[in-house]
Amino acid sequence: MNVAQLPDIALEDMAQTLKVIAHPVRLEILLHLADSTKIDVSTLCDKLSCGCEASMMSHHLTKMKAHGILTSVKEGKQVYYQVARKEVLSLFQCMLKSNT
Amino acid sequence: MNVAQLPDIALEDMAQTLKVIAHPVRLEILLHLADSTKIDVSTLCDKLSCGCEASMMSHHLTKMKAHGILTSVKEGKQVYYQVARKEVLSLFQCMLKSNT
DNA sequence: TTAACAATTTAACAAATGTTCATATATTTG
DNA sequence: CAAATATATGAACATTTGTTAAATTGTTAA
Repeated sequence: MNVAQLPDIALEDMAQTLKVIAHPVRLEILLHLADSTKIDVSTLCDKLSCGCEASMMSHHLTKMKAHGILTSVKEGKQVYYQVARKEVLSLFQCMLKSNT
Repeated sequence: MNVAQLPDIALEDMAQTLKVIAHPVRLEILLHLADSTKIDVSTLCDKLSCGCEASMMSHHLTKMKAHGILTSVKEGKQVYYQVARKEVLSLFQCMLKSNT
């Protein structure tokens, strides 16, 4: 790997993105969103093993949306979230390798 | 990409690692360490564009060392740092793709 | 060997950010 | 409209960040 020759990266932006993702609950959210094209807040609460309250789930989702990682669509009572930057999911592959 | 079929990942660990890396100065440190096999604190301060004081640099290096991302060797007056988990460097490739 | 210097680390603190729990604001349905 | 449900917001608490100053460790030379 020759990281030296990578073009200029906006380190600030990269750090910001990583920071937003660097939380166990938010990682789990991303993992679930990787499959289902979209999912609403309550369903996420039920499906995730983190035992997250809806209020906290909303916080996490809002944060990721604010950073352009997720988008949301309102349909009836629910707000459905989905991954906007699919590429960030490749981080799981990366990290998987680096943890073995 | 089928993230769903990834084996169980320790999300806590992954989040922890990402969190430690998710800082512009620490990213720049990793980029520099990617090339040079080892480098000492003062030299890092000189070479990085972040204008970091030695004390702050030491903080960042210590933090990454504490999480096993770096190792250090003392030689005379200087302490040389190098990357212990080379795989984390692949994050740059990942993020590069996701930022274009 | 001790004094003076140089490189790095630690300590102490204020400011900024992040996390979490409790509460409030919609929105839908009867 | 009122009750029930879904989501968002607010505010307390915890963590992180960056600064300055002091302490530690190693080197050199009188």
